[in-house]
Amino acid sequence: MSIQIVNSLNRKKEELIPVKKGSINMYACGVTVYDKCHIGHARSLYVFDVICRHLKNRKYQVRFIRNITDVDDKIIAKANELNKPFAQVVSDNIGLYKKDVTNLKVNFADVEPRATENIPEMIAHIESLIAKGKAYESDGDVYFKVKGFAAYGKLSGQSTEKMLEGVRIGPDEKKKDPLDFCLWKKAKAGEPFWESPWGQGRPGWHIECSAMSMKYLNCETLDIHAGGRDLIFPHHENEIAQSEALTGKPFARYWIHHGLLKINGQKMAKSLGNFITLDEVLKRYSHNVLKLFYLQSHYSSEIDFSWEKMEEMKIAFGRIEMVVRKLEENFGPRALDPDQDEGMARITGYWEDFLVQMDDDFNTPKALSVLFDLIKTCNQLLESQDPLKGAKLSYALEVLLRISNALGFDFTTEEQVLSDELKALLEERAQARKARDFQRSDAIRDALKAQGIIVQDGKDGQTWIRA
RNA sequence: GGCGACGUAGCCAAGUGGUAAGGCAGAGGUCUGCAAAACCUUUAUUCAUCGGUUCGAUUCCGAUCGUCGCCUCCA
Repeated sequence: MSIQIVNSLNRKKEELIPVKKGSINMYACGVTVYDKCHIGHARSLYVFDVICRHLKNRKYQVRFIRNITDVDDKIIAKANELNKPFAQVVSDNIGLYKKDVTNLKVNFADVEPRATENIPEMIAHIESLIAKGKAYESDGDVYFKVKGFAAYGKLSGQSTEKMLEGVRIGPDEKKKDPLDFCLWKKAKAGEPFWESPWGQGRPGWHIECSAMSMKYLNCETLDIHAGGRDLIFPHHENEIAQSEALTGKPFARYWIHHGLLKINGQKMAKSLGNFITLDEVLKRYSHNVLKLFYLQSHYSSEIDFSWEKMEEMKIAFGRIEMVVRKLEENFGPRALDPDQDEGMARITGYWEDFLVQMDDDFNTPKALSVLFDLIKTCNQLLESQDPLKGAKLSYALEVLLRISNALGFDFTTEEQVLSDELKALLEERAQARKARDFQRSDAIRDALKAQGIIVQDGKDGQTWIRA
Protein backbone atom coordinates (compact mmCIF):
# COMPACT_ATOMS: atom_id res chain seq x y z
CA MET A 1 0.00 0.00 0.00
CA SER A 2 1.44 3.26 -1.04
CA ILE A 3 0.49 6.86 -1.39
CA GLN A 4 -0.22 8.05 -4.90
CA ILE A 5 0.28 11.70 -5.80
CA VAL A 6 -0.57 13.60 -8.96
CA ASN A 7 2.68 15.38 -9.71
CA SER A 8 2.30 18.76 -11.37
CA LEU A 9 5.62 18.20 -13.11
CA ASN A 10 4.10 15.63 -15.46
CA ARG A 11 0.43 15.61 -14.43
CA LYS A 12 0.66 11.92 -13.77
CA LYS A 13 -0.28 9.95 -10.72
CA GLU A 14 2.91 8.62 -9.18
CA GLU A 15 3.82 6.61 -6.15
CA LEU A 16 5.24 8.77 -3.40
CA ILE A 17 8.84 7.73 -2.90
CA PRO A 18 10.71 10.14 -0.65
CA VAL A 19 14.40 10.85 -0.91
CA LYS A 20 14.94 9.34 2.50
CA LYS A 21 12.82 6.34 3.32
CA GLY A 22 10.21 6.99 5.96
CA SER A 23 10.56 10.73 6.08
CA ILE A 24 9.04 13.56 4.09
CA ASN A 25 10.44 17.04 3.62
CA MET A 26 7.66 19.33 2.54
CA TYR A 27 7.57 23.01 1.77
CA ALA A 28 4.62 25.26 1.00
CA CYS A 29 4.54 28.84 -0.15
CA GLY A 30 2.81 30.79 2.53
CA VAL A 31 1.23 34.18 2.83
CA THR A 32 2.47 37.63 2.06
CA VAL A 33 1.62 39.66 5.10
CA TYR A 34 -0.10 42.73 3.79
CA ASP A 35 -3.63 41.91 4.90
CA LYS A 36 -5.85 39.37 6.65
CA CYS A 37 -6.26 35.87 5.25
CA HIS A 38 -9.21 35.32 2.98
CA ILE A 39 -10.93 31.98 2.56
CA GLY A 40 -8.75 31.11 -0.41
CA HIS A 41 -5.66 31.40 1.78
CA ALA A 42 -7.48 29.41 4.42
CA ARG A 43 -8.06 26.62 1.94
CA SER A 44 -4.35 26.51 1.25
CA LEU A 45 -3.52 26.36 4.94
CA TYR A 46 -6.08 23.66 5.54
CA VAL A 47 -5.45 21.46 2.52
CA PHE A 48 -1.74 21.13 3.26
CA ASP A 49 -2.47 20.55 6.92
CA VAL A 50 -4.71 17.61 6.01
CA ILE A 51 -2.03 16.25 3.73
CA CYS A 52 0.58 16.44 6.49
CA ARG A 53 -1.80 14.72 8.88
CA HIS A 54 -2.32 11.90 6.46
CA LEU A 55 1.40 11.45 5.87
CA LYS A 56 1.84 11.21 9.62
CA ASN A 57 -1.02 8.73 9.88
CA ARG A 58 0.91 6.67 7.39
CA LYS A 59 3.88 6.80 9.75
CA TYR A 60 6.06 9.17 7.82
CA GLN A 61 8.24 11.48 9.78
CA VAL A 62 7.15 14.79 8.32
CA ARG A 63 9.05 18.03 8.38
CA PHE A 64 6.92 20.83 7.05
CA ILE A 65 8.07 24.38 6.35
CA ARG A 66 5.89 27.27 5.28
CA ASN A 67 7.39 30.67 4.69
CA ILE A 68 6.12 34.12 5.49
CA THR A 69 6.86 36.75 2.88
CA ASP A 70 7.44 39.89 4.85
CA VAL A 71 9.00 42.13 2.24
CA ASP A 72 7.43 42.92 -1.08
CA ASP A 73 5.83 45.66 -3.14
CA LYS A 74 2.37 45.11 -1.78
CA ILE A 75 3.47 45.50 1.81
CA ILE A 76 5.35 48.66 0.91
CA ALA A 77 2.25 49.96 -0.85
CA LYS A 78 0.14 49.10 2.15
CA ALA A 79 2.47 50.91 4.51
CA ASN A 80 2.29 54.01 2.32
CA GLU A 81 -1.44 53.75 2.11
CA LEU A 82 -1.87 53.48 5.88
CA ASN A 83 0.95 55.92 6.50
CA LYS A 84 2.52 53.49 8.93
CA PRO A 85 6.10 52.26 9.22
CA PHE A 86 6.81 49.22 7.07
CA ALA A 87 7.87 47.13 10.07
CA GLN A 88 4.64 48.00 11.81
CA VAL A 89 2.49 46.78 8.93
CA VAL A 90 4.48 43.56 8.84
CA SER A 91 4.22 42.81 12.54
CA ASP A 92 0.51 43.72 12.62
CA ASN A 93 -0.26 41.37 9.78
CA ILE A 94 1.87 38.55 11.12
CA GLY A 95 -0.21 38.85 14.25
CA LEU A 96 -3.40 38.60 12.23
CA TYR A 97 -2.04 35.65 10.28
CA LYS A 98 -1.22 33.75 13.46
CA LYS A 99 -4.65 34.49 14.81
CA ASP A 100 -6.22 33.19 11.61
CA VAL A 101 -4.23 29.97 11.77
CA THR A 102 -5.20 29.49 15.39
CA ASN A 103 -8.88 30.15 14.75
CA LEU A 104 -8.94 27.84 11.77
CA LYS A 105 -7.46 25.24 14.09
CA VAL A 106 -4.84 23.97 11.72
CA ASN A 107 -1.31 23.16 12.78
CA PHE A 108 1.44 25.66 12.31
CA ALA A 109 4.29 24.40 10.17
CA ASP A 110 7.36 23.11 12.01
CA VAL A 111 9.11 26.33 11.09
CA GLU A 112 7.52 29.39 9.54
CA PRO A 113 10.57 31.39 8.54
CA ARG A 114 10.34 35.04 7.59
CA ALA A 115 12.08 36.18 4.45
CA THR A 116 13.78 39.13 6.10
CA GLU A 117 15.39 36.89 8.69
CA ASN A 118 17.12 34.85 6.02
CA ILE A 119 18.67 37.48 3.81
CA PRO A 120 22.28 36.21 4.18
CA GLU A 121 21.29 32.81 2.78
CA MET A 122 19.58 34.49 -0.16
CA ILE A 123 22.59 36.67 -0.85
CA ALA A 124 24.85 33.62 -0.75
CA HIS A 125 22.55 31.82 -3.14
CA ILE A 126 22.59 34.76 -5.56
CA GLU A 127 26.37 35.13 -5.33
CA SER A 128 26.83 31.50 -6.26
CA LEU A 129 24.54 31.92 -9.24
CA ILE A 130 26.55 34.90 -10.41
CA ALA A 131 29.78 32.97 -9.92
CA LYS A 132 28.40 30.17 -12.05
CA GLY A 133 27.44 32.61 -14.76
CA LYS A 134 23.76 31.94 -14.27
CA ALA A 135 22.92 35.44 -13.09
CA TYR A 136 24.24 38.95 -13.58
CA GLU A 137 24.19 42.28 -11.83
CA SER A 138 22.81 45.34 -13.55
CA ASP A 139 22.74 48.73 -11.85
CA GLY A 140 22.09 47.36 -8.37
CA ASP A 141 19.63 44.72 -9.54
CA VAL A 142 20.51 41.08 -10.07
CA TYR A 143 18.78 38.99 -12.74
CA PHE A 144 18.62 35.32 -13.49
CA LYS A 145 19.52 34.33 -17.05
CA VAL A 146 16.50 32.35 -18.14
CA LYS A 147 18.07 31.33 -21.45
CA GLY A 148 20.96 29.88 -19.48
CA PHE A 149 18.70 27.27 -17.94
CA ALA A 150 17.68 24.77 -20.60
CA ALA A 151 14.88 23.16 -18.64
CA TYR A 152 13.06 26.44 -18.11
CA GLY A 153 9.33 25.90 -18.58
CA LYS A 154 9.21 22.26 -17.54
CA LEU A 155 6.63 22.85 -14.82
CA SER A 156 4.32 25.24 -16.60
CA GLY A 157 4.72 23.66 -20.02
CA GLN A 158 5.69 26.90 -21.67
CA SER A 159 8.52 27.28 -24.09
CA THR A 160 10.79 30.29 -23.94
CA GLU A 161 10.35 30.94 -27.67
CA LYS A 162 6.58 31.09 -27.35
CA MET A 163 6.80 33.23 -24.27
CA LEU A 164 8.79 35.78 -26.17
CA GLU A 165 5.93 36.13 -28.63
CA GLY A 166 3.66 37.03 -25.77
CA VAL A 167 2.57 40.60 -26.12
CA ARG A 168 2.58 41.26 -22.41
CA ILE A 169 6.27 40.88 -21.78
CA GLY A 170 7.71 44.33 -22.10
CA PRO A 171 11.42 44.95 -22.48
CA ASP A 172 13.24 46.25 -19.47
CA GLU A 173 16.37 48.27 -19.98
CA LYS A 174 18.16 46.70 -17.07
CA LYS A 175 17.54 43.15 -18.26
CA LYS A 176 19.70 41.55 -20.91
CA ASP A 177 16.74 39.47 -21.96
CA PRO A 178 13.05 40.23 -21.40
CA LEU A 179 12.55 36.76 -19.94
CA ASP A 180 15.07 37.22 -17.17
CA PHE A 181 13.67 37.61 -13.70
CA CYS A 182 14.81 39.54 -10.68
CA LEU A 183 16.79 37.96 -7.86
CA TRP A 184 17.75 41.12 -6.07
CA LYS A 185 16.09 44.48 -6.34
CA LYS A 186 17.79 47.79 -5.76
CA ALA A 187 16.02 49.90 -3.13
CA LYS A 188 14.31 53.08 -4.19
CA ALA A 189 14.34 56.07 -1.88
CA GLY A 190 12.24 55.45 1.20
CA GLU A 191 11.96 51.71 0.71
CA PRO A 192 13.19 49.19 3.27
CA PHE A 193 16.58 47.79 2.33
CA TRP A 194 19.33 45.38 3.31
CA GLU A 195 23.02 45.68 2.54
CA SER A 196 24.38 43.42 -0.17
CA PRO A 197 27.39 43.10 -2.48
CA TRP A 198 25.31 44.97 -5.04
CA GLY A 199 24.32 47.77 -2.75
CA GLN A 200 21.21 48.43 -0.72
CA GLY A 201 18.19 46.46 -1.81
CA ARG A 202 15.89 43.57 -1.11
CA PRO A 203 15.50 40.01 -2.35
CA GLY A 204 13.12 39.09 -5.15
CA TRP A 205 10.16 37.00 -4.21
CA HIS A 206 11.27 33.77 -5.89
CA ILE A 207 14.69 33.49 -4.27
CA GLU A 208 13.14 33.49 -0.80
CA CYS A 209 11.47 30.15 -1.24
CA SER A 210 14.51 28.49 -2.76
CA ALA A 211 16.82 29.71 -0.02
CA MET A 212 14.51 29.04 2.90
CA SER A 213 13.25 25.65 1.79
CA MET A 214 16.76 24.29 1.33
CA LYS A 215 17.97 25.84 4.54
CA TYR A 216 15.20 24.70 6.85
CA LEU A 217 14.69 21.33 5.22
CA ASN A 218 18.45 20.92 5.12
CA CYS A 219 18.48 19.31 1.69
CA GLU A 220 18.81 20.20 -1.98
CA THR A 221 15.98 18.04 -3.24
CA LEU A 222 12.69 18.44 -1.40
CA ASP A 223 10.19 15.62 -1.37
CA ILE A 224 7.10 17.75 -1.82
CA HIS A 225 6.79 21.35 -2.83
CA ALA A 226 3.28 22.71 -2.47
CA GLY A 227 1.42 25.85 -3.40
CA GLY A 228 -1.56 27.33 -5.18
CA ARG A 229 -2.18 26.79 -8.89
CA ASP A 230 -1.68 30.46 -9.54
CA LEU A 231 1.93 30.14 -8.41
CA ILE A 232 2.96 27.66 -11.09
CA PHE A 233 4.05 30.44 -13.38
CA PRO A 234 6.19 32.29 -12.85
CA HIS A 235 6.94 31.68 -9.19
CA HIS A 236 7.49 27.94 -9.10
CA GLU A 237 9.05 27.87 -12.53
CA ASN A 238 11.57 30.44 -11.31
CA GLU A 239 12.20 28.58 -8.09
CA ILE A 240 13.10 25.49 -10.08
CA ALA A 241 15.40 27.45 -12.37
CA GLN A 242 17.36 29.24 -9.68
CA SER A 243 17.59 26.19 -7.41
CA GLU A 244 18.58 23.66 -10.01
CA ALA A 245 21.01 26.06 -11.64
CA LEU A 246 22.71 26.23 -8.26
CA THR A 247 22.69 22.60 -7.14
CA GLY A 248 22.44 20.71 -10.40
CA LYS A 249 19.89 18.47 -8.68
CA PRO A 250 16.11 18.25 -8.98
CA PHE A 251 14.64 20.86 -6.69
CA ALA A 252 11.59 18.84 -5.68
CA ARG A 253 10.41 15.34 -6.44
CA TYR A 254 6.73 16.12 -6.30
CA TRP A 255 4.91 19.35 -6.92
CA ILE A 256 1.36 19.62 -5.73
CA HIS A 257 -0.95 22.53 -6.42
CA HIS A 258 -4.30 23.24 -4.91
CA GLY A 259 -7.16 24.70 -6.94
CA LEU A 260 -8.25 28.26 -6.51
CA LEU A 261 -11.33 29.42 -4.68
CA LYS A 262 -13.93 31.31 -6.62
CA ILE A 263 -17.06 33.10 -5.67
CA ASN A 264 -20.05 33.27 -8.00
CA GLY A 265 -17.91 31.72 -10.70
CA GLN A 266 -15.27 34.40 -10.47
CA LYS A 267 -11.86 34.41 -8.92
CA MET A 268 -11.83 35.92 -5.47
CA ALA A 269 -9.96 39.20 -5.72
CA LYS A 270 -9.94 42.51 -3.97
CA SER A 271 -10.32 44.43 -7.17
CA LEU A 272 -13.57 42.64 -7.89
CA GLY A 273 -14.90 43.38 -4.43
CA ASN A 274 -15.74 39.74 -3.79
CA PHE A 275 -13.21 39.19 -1.05
CA ILE A 276 -14.37 37.20 1.96
CA THR A 277 -12.02 37.01 4.91
CA LEU A 278 -11.58 33.99 7.10
CA ASP A 279 -12.69 35.76 10.24
CA GLU A 280 -15.85 36.86 8.49
CA VAL A 281 -16.79 33.24 7.79
CA LEU A 282 -15.70 32.07 11.22
CA LYS A 283 -18.05 34.57 12.80
CA ARG A 284 -20.98 32.76 11.23
CA TYR A 285 -19.83 29.15 10.99
CA SER A 286 -17.45 26.94 12.90
CA HIS A 287 -14.12 26.00 11.40
CA ASN A 288 -15.48 22.46 11.08
CA VAL A 289 -18.23 23.59 8.72
CA LEU A 290 -15.77 25.50 6.54
CA LYS A 291 -13.48 22.48 6.48
CA LEU A 292 -16.28 20.21 5.38
CA PHE A 293 -16.89 22.59 2.52
CA TYR A 294 -13.25 22.37 1.44
CA LEU A 295 -13.23 18.60 1.81
CA GLN A 296 -16.17 18.06 -0.54
CA SER A 297 -13.94 18.82 -3.51
CA HIS A 298 -10.57 17.42 -4.40
CA TYR A 299 -7.74 19.73 -3.33
CA SER A 300 -6.63 20.25 -6.90
CA SER A 301 -10.02 21.42 -8.17
CA GLU A 302 -11.26 24.92 -8.04
CA ILE A 303 -14.23 25.48 -5.79
CA ASP A 304 -16.99 28.01 -5.77
CA PHE A 305 -17.86 29.52 -2.44
CA SER A 306 -21.36 30.54 -1.46
CA TRP A 307 -23.18 31.16 1.79
CA GLU A 308 -25.85 28.67 0.67
CA LYS A 309 -23.21 25.97 0.58
CA MET A 310 -22.08 26.94 4.07
CA GLU A 311 -25.65 26.43 5.20
CA GLU A 312 -25.66 22.95 3.61
CA MET A 313 -22.37 22.09 5.21
CA LYS A 314 -23.65 23.19 8.56
CA ILE A 315 -26.49 20.69 8.27
CA ALA A 316 -24.16 17.92 7.12
CA PHE A 317 -21.65 18.60 9.87
CA GLY A 318 -24.52 18.69 12.34
CA ARG A 319 -25.16 15.03 11.56
CA ILE A 320 -21.59 14.11 12.38
CA GLU A 321 -21.55 16.22 15.48
CA MET A 322 -24.83 14.81 16.74
CA VAL A 323 -23.59 11.25 16.52
CA VAL A 324 -20.36 12.13 18.26
CA ARG A 325 -22.23 13.85 21.04
CA LYS A 326 -24.65 10.95 21.52
CA LEU A 327 -21.79 8.48 21.62
CA GLU A 328 -19.69 10.56 23.95
CA GLU A 329 -22.57 10.90 26.38
CA ASN A 330 -23.41 7.24 26.45
CA PHE A 331 -20.46 5.26 25.30
CA GLY A 332 -17.06 6.66 26.17
CA PRO A 333 -14.19 5.80 23.87
CA ARG A 334 -12.61 2.55 24.84
CA ALA A 335 -10.10 0.47 23.00
CA LEU A 336 -11.76 -2.85 22.35
CA ASP A 337 -10.70 -6.01 20.70
CA PRO A 338 -12.00 -5.74 17.17
CA ASP A 339 -11.86 -9.50 16.79
CA GLN A 340 -14.48 -9.89 19.47
CA ASP A 341 -17.29 -9.62 17.01
CA GLU A 342 -17.90 -9.45 13.33
CA GLY A 343 -19.68 -6.12 13.63
CA MET A 344 -16.74 -4.78 15.52
CA ALA A 345 -14.33 -5.78 12.80
CA ARG A 346 -16.52 -3.97 10.36
CA ILE A 347 -16.17 -0.81 12.36
CA THR A 348 -12.39 -1.03 12.52
CA GLY A 349 -12.50 -1.41 8.75
CA TYR A 350 -13.72 2.12 8.38
CA TRP A 351 -10.40 3.52 9.53
CA GLU A 352 -8.50 1.40 7.06
CA ASP A 353 -10.93 2.37 4.27
CA PHE A 354 -10.50 5.99 5.13
CA LEU A 355 -6.72 5.74 4.91
CA VAL A 356 -6.91 3.91 1.61
CA GLN A 357 -9.05 6.63 0.08
CA MET A 358 -6.65 9.27 1.34
CA ASP A 359 -3.73 7.34 -0.11
CA ASP A 360 -5.18 8.02 -3.54
CA ASP A 361 -3.92 11.54 -4.03
CA PHE A 362 -5.61 12.68 -0.83
CA ASN A 363 -9.06 12.04 -2.22
CA THR A 364 -11.06 13.72 0.51
CA PRO A 365 -14.47 13.46 -1.23
CA LYS A 366 -14.09 9.70 -1.20
CA ALA A 367 -12.72 9.70 2.31
CA LEU A 368 -15.76 11.67 3.40
CA SER A 369 -18.07 9.06 1.99
CA VAL A 370 -16.40 6.59 4.35
CA LEU A 371 -17.09 8.96 7.22
CA PHE A 372 -20.75 9.27 6.27
CA ASP A 373 -21.00 5.50 6.03
CA LEU A 374 -19.69 5.26 9.55
CA ILE A 375 -22.20 7.84 10.70
CA LYS A 376 -24.99 5.80 9.22
CA THR A 377 -23.70 2.64 10.86
CA CYS A 378 -23.60 4.42 14.20
CA ASN A 379 -27.16 5.62 13.84
CA GLN A 380 -28.29 2.13 12.89
CA LEU A 381 -26.59 0.74 15.97
CA LEU A 382 -28.09 3.43 18.14
CA GLU A 383 -31.52 2.29 17.09
CA SER A 384 -30.76 -1.40 17.23
CA GLN A 385 -31.19 -3.95 20.01
CA ASP A 386 -27.76 -5.42 19.35
CA PRO A 387 -26.44 -6.92 22.61
CA LEU A 388 -22.96 -5.69 21.77
CA LYS A 389 -24.25 -2.25 20.91
CA GLY A 390 -22.38 -0.50 23.70
CA ALA A 391 -19.08 -2.12 22.89
CA LYS A 392 -19.44 -1.49 19.20
CA LEU A 393 -20.37 2.10 19.66
CA SER A 394 -17.44 2.70 21.97
CA TYR A 395 -15.21 1.44 19.27
CA ALA A 396 -17.07 3.39 16.61
CA LEU A 397 -16.53 6.55 18.60
CA GLU A 398 -12.85 5.85 18.67
CA VAL A 399 -12.76 5.48 14.89
CA LEU A 400 -14.96 8.51 14.45
CA LEU A 401 -12.60 10.62 16.51
CA ARG A 402 -9.61 9.27 14.68
CA ILE A 403 -11.07 10.20 11.31
CA SER A 404 -12.16 13.57 12.63
CA ASN A 405 -8.65 14.21 13.81
CA ALA A 406 -7.23 13.24 10.43
CA LEU A 407 -9.46 15.88 8.88
CA GLY A 408 -8.80 18.51 11.50
CA PHE A 409 -12.31 18.50 12.94
CA ASP A 410 -12.77 19.00 16.60
CA PHE A 411 -15.81 18.88 18.74
CA THR A 412 -14.68 20.84 21.73
CA THR A 413 -15.78 24.12 20.23
CA GLU A 414 -19.17 22.70 19.39
CA GLU A 415 -19.89 21.73 22.96
CA GLN A 416 -22.71 23.75 24.26
CA VAL A 417 -22.56 25.10 27.72
CA LEU A 418 -26.15 25.11 28.77
CA SER A 419 -27.26 28.14 30.66
CA ASP A 420 -29.25 27.55 33.84
CA GLU A 421 -32.18 29.21 32.20
CA LEU A 422 -32.05 26.85 29.26
CA LYS A 423 -31.66 23.84 31.54
CA ALA A 424 -34.72 24.91 33.48
CA LEU A 425 -36.73 25.31 30.30
CA LEU A 426 -35.75 21.89 29.05
CA GLU A 427 -36.61 20.37 32.40
CA GLU A 428 -39.96 22.11 32.41
CA ARG A 429 -40.65 20.80 28.93
CA ALA A 430 -39.76 17.28 29.99
CA GLN A 431 -42.17 17.51 32.92
CA ALA A 432 -44.91 18.94 30.74
CA ARG A 433 -44.49 16.11 28.25
CA LYS A 434 -44.64 13.58 31.02
CA ALA A 435 -47.88 15.17 32.19
CA ARG A 436 -49.03 15.21 28.60
CA ASP A 437 -49.37 18.95 28.69
CA PHE A 438 -48.33 19.23 25.06
CA GLN A 439 -49.52 22.75 24.72
CA ARG A 440 -46.92 23.86 27.23
CA SER A 441 -44.16 21.59 25.96
CA ASP A 442 -44.66 22.68 22.37
CA ALA A 443 -44.72 26.32 23.37
CA ILE A 444 -41.29 25.88 24.91
CA ARG A 445 -40.05 24.08 21.83
CA ASP A 446 -41.32 26.82 19.55
CA ALA A 447 -39.81 29.50 21.71
CA LEU A 448 -36.43 27.82 21.57
CA LYS A 449 -36.72 27.33 17.85
CA ALA A 450 -37.30 31.04 17.48
CA GLN A 451 -33.92 31.48 19.17
CA GLY A 452 -32.35 29.11 16.69
CA ILE A 453 -32.20 26.17 19.07
CA ILE A 454 -33.65 22.95 17.71
CA VAL A 455 -34.86 20.38 20.18
CA GLN A 456 -34.64 16.70 19.38
CA ASP A 457 -36.21 13.93 21.41
CA GLY A 458 -34.68 10.50 21.62
CA LYS A 459 -36.65 7.33 22.14
CA ASP A 460 -35.35 6.76 25.61
CA GLY A 461 -36.60 10.05 26.95
CA GLN A 462 -33.37 11.86 26.30
CA THR A 463 -33.34 15.23 24.66
CA TRP A 464 -30.68 16.88 22.58
CA ILE A 465 -30.49 20.38 21.35
CA ARG A 466 -28.53 21.84 18.52
CA ALA A 467 -28.05 25.26 17.07
C1' G B 1 -1.87 34.88 -29.26
C1' G B 2 0.81 30.95 -25.89
C1' C B 3 0.19 27.38 -21.71
C1' G B 4 -3.29 24.73 -18.69
C1' A B 5 -7.90 23.06 -16.23
C1' C B 6 -12.89 21.96 -16.44
C1' G B 7 -18.16 20.72 -18.45
C1' U B 8 -21.46 14.03 -14.52
C1' A B 9 -28.85 14.22 -11.56
C1' G B 10 -32.57 20.30 -8.99
C1' C B 11 -27.60 21.83 -6.61
C1' C B 12 -22.45 20.25 -4.95
C1' A B 13 -19.25 16.26 -6.20
C1' A B 14 -16.23 11.25 -6.75
C1' G B 15 -15.21 7.68 -10.37
C1' U B 16 -14.13 3.86 -14.15
C1' G B 17 -12.63 0.76 -21.15
C1' G B 18 -17.80 -3.32 -19.24
C1' U B 19 -22.33 -0.30 -17.74
C1' A B 20 -22.74 5.78 -12.65
C1' A B 21 -19.69 6.80 -4.67
C1' G B 22 -21.18 10.35 -1.26
C1' G B 23 -23.53 15.10 0.52
C1' C B 24 -27.67 18.75 0.14
C1' A B 25 -32.55 19.13 -1.71
C1' G B 26 -37.21 16.06 -3.32
C1' A B 27 -40.93 11.76 -2.87
C1' G B 28 -43.12 7.57 -0.02
C1' G B 29 -42.82 4.81 4.58
C1' U B 30 -41.31 3.54 9.96
C1' C B 31 -40.79 5.95 14.57
C1' U B 32 -43.26 10.26 17.36
C1' G B 33 -48.79 13.06 21.23
C1' C B 34 -47.28 16.29 16.99
C1' A B 35 -42.56 17.63 15.30
C1' A B 36 -37.35 17.26 14.75
C1' A B 37 -33.62 13.76 14.28
C1' A B 38 -32.72 8.87 12.88
C1' C B 39 -33.76 4.54 10.03
C1' C B 40 -35.93 2.00 5.43
C1' U B 41 -37.30 2.67 0.20
C1' U B 42 -36.90 5.88 -3.87
C1' U B 43 -34.72 9.92 -7.31
C1' A B 44 -29.12 10.18 -13.90
C1' U B 45 -30.94 4.02 -19.45
C1' U B 46 -27.10 8.49 -18.52
C1' C B 47 -21.93 11.49 -17.80
C1' A B 48 -21.74 19.35 -22.91
C1' U B 49 -22.34 18.25 -28.50
C1' C B 50 -20.78 15.63 -32.90
C1' G B 51 -17.68 12.11 -35.04
C1' G B 52 -13.72 8.07 -34.60
C1' U B 53 -11.14 3.66 -32.28
C1' U B 54 -13.34 -0.76 -29.75
C1' C B 55 -17.17 -6.60 -28.94
C1' G B 56 -18.25 -2.49 -25.74
C1' A B 57 -16.69 4.72 -24.07
C1' U B 58 -19.03 8.74 -19.53
C1' U B 59 -13.94 6.93 -19.28
C1' C B 60 -9.16 6.72 -25.16
C1' C B 61 -8.55 9.97 -29.89
C1' G B 62 -10.27 14.23 -32.94
C1' A B 63 -13.46 18.34 -33.76
C1' U B 64 -17.12 21.82 -31.96
C1' C B 65 -19.51 24.72 -28.21
C1' G B 66 -19.25 26.64 -23.25
C1' U B 67 -16.85 28.03 -18.44
C1' C B 68 -12.44 29.26 -15.90
C1' G B 69 -7.17 30.02 -14.54
C1' C B 70 -2.00 31.50 -15.70
C1' C B 71 1.20 34.37 -19.10
C1' U B 72 1.82 41.40 -14.37
C1' C B 73 1.25 40.80 -7.94
C1' C B 74 -1.58 36.63 -6.36
C1' A B 75 -3.14 30.91 -2.13
